[in-house]
Amino acid sequence: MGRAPCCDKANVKRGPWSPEEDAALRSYIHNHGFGGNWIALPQKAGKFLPLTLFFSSFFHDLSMEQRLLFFGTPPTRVNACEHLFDFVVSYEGLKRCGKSCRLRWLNYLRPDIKHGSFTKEEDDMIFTLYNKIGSRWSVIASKLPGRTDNDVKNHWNTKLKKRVMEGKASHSGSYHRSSIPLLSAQPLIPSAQASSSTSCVLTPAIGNQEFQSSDESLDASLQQEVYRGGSEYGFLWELDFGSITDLLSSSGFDDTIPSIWADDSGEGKLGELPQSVSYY
DNA sequence: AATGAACCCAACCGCTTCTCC
DNA sequence: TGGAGAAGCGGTTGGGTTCAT
Repeated sequence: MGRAPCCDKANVKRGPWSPEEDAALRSYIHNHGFGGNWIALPQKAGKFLPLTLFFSSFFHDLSMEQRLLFFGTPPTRVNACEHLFDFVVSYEGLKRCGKSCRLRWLNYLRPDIKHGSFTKEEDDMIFTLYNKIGSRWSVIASKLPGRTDNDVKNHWNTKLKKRVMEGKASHSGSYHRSSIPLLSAQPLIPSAQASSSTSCVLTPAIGNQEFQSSDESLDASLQQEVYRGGSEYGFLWELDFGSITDLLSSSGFDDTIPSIWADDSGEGKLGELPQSVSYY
């Protein structure tokens, strides 16, 4: 009997990662770390889709049929702000295998990754280490700050191996350094996001959606998402897990947050909420 | 400009190693 | 101590891009 697969292959997306998936993974790890368990991460690193804030009376007046039509899926409703407004959220996990998330983070999204051409010094180091220990890419990569084993392996297979074959590789300087300047390692996460919490105040207005942030740390991309959305009835936008967690925190929902993301049912449902919060 | 070949690299696969109970 | 599950690792592949004709 073979070993059990690490994930349900029929229900995970494969192939290149989209910017949205990258953002979801990056944001989750930035806010929570990977939690020591990559397998469980995709479910937690999803996003609330959509998040709508509108006047409670509007939702109240809709039939269930109209609600389904409006929201697409049976909505989870969280009443907030003295019953004046409602959040309607549905949670969707990241549809990726945990292993794939790990690889994407380690090989591409990690803020300390160095993107760009290899320097002559790095090439020399690879040659030297390869001669000593062979294709132990993770060991070689550990000696090259910002480089991953995959990077080193690809670089060897596509460039350096060829030089060896052609007899051009040496430590004597016969190799001409690329004219392309080495890109410096820039953090992928804006420094403004580095603050541990983000709070915001939402100011709804009929027919003229306004957004007001009480905290400058709300990053530009999030604000862009807010403005990109919008609906005739209120607000409609997408937030990643970290943002919605912060948003709910700022609205006095601290107690609800652990119940939201600690739900291990694997179905992306919200967990039990305290009695002070009404929901459907 | 079109097309096929070569190149590059992100992502996957599956085996090995590690960790925890 | 052994088994199960998760992480680590290296080999391989597939598809997009660049180059040569």
